[in-house]
Amino acid sequence: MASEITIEGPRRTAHAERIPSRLALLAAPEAARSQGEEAYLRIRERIVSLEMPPGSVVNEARLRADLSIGRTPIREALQRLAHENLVRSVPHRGTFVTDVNITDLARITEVRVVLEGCAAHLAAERLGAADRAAISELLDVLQAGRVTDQRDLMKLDQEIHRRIYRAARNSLLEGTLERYFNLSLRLWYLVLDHEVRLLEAVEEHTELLRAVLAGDGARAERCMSNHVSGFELEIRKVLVER
Amino acid sequence: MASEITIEGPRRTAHAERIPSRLALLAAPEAARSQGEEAYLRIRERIVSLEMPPGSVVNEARLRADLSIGRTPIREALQRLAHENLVRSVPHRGTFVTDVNITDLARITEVRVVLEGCAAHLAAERLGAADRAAISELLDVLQAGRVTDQRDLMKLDQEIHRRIYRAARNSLLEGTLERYFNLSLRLWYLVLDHEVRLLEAVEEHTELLRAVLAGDGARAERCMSNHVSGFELEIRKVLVER
DNA sequence: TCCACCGGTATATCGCTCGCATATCGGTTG
DNA sequence: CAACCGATATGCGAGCGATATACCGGTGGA
Repeated sequence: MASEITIEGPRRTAHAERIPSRLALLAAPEAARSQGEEAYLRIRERIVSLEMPPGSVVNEARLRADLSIGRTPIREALQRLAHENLVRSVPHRGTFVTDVNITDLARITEVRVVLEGCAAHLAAERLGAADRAAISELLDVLQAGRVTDQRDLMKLDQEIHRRIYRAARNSLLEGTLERYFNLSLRLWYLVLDHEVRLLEAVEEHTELLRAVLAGDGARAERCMSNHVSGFELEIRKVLVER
Repeated sequence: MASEITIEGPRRTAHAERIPSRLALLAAPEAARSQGEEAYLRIRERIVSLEMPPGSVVNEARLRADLSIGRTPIREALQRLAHENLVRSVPHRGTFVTDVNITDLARITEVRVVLEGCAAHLAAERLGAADRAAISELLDVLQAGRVTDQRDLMKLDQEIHRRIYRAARNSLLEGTLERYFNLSLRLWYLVLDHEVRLLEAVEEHTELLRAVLAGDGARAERCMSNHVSGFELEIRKVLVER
């Protein structure tokens, strides 16, 4: 019945090699991004870094001028951001950067606690040579104790988390976590310059990476869950006292 | 510094009442969907139900004719589906319905096992009156034993899962699970008419719903995780023997 | 006289349609 | 066998009509 539609996918003869193209795409430096992708990444960066503060209106015309990008890619990016809960679009009213509050923080954390834990568990069990090397390197940086600035620590935290996502070897999980991570990252920016738990975070990271390198899935999972929970507590502390 | 951008959000005077509008939006029957939403839902339905089989090309012009919808909404829908891993778009080559294989099944299940479990746990702990009533009703239907057809069971399974997502009262989690559920649902369609585990599923559902109604989060979580794992095993069994 | 309500107009934004430029593939030809 | 060329599908941009909100002047009542 629907057989007529059953046309072949891209290059059936090399069907087993379709995935590498995706990896190549991911590995592509930064050049071959479409304007839509470009707009998405740049606007996301602005929102996460609070350059576009929560609750503010998103002026499409202004973005178009700022980024020198046409209307279609901008709209495309905004729709994507809406699906990721970074903006909210009200028909014929405007598009707004989503607000942040304690409730959202809790909702985000609820999911991250289990999902990041899951990723850490998988990463520990599936750790490949390349990921092992990268994580060892990150561990060295941590133990060197050079990272004291909060912004640097944030960068490092990003690298650690994203590395673990990849090491878990589950692209769906990776994508999902990436989305939640950006939501969390914005919260971190929000409480930046509030002198919160630097040492604890470093220690948690160290223990986490060691567990992953040791292949101890259960311990890695616990570490990660604790790390995320602790993160929430710190953010919450700053958030409520304001 | 960025204060210039800090324009007010929509109707700051009624800032506390922004959420209800979202609920109203969700509660809106089916009428006020934009064409983009319409296209998304209809194409998704076609893909999940295998009317557009895995690996087939997605002909934009044909969809436009079939659905009597313009090009922009179709593109919009396809981009959204691409982000949800139901189609894959290759620049200047075409758009294809994503293939399914054992690996994907495993990746999907990995996430669902923890996430669905998490949702069940939260649902059990946060069960409100309305959700309690709805779930009791679902339990009655299950225990009546009238549902024997596999397609009916599938419908019922959908209702149960979606109800639990909502009962968990975490919109982010709900959205994420909805995406994964559609991926799983397509796999179920794939092995339909293969006479697989009807009774077990019903029993699992019954136990799950009882746990949720009893407010036993831990048990609900275990039930759900087992349910999802069992689901994978059954699908896998059929998938490998072909 | 002043205030509250109300209807009409103005504006801004959005969703959608349409057309052009571009890049890739497959077949054909020298 | 290599290179060219048409076919195809996408990326992007501009414009049109629709719609919801905001503004404003008028009117009725206290």
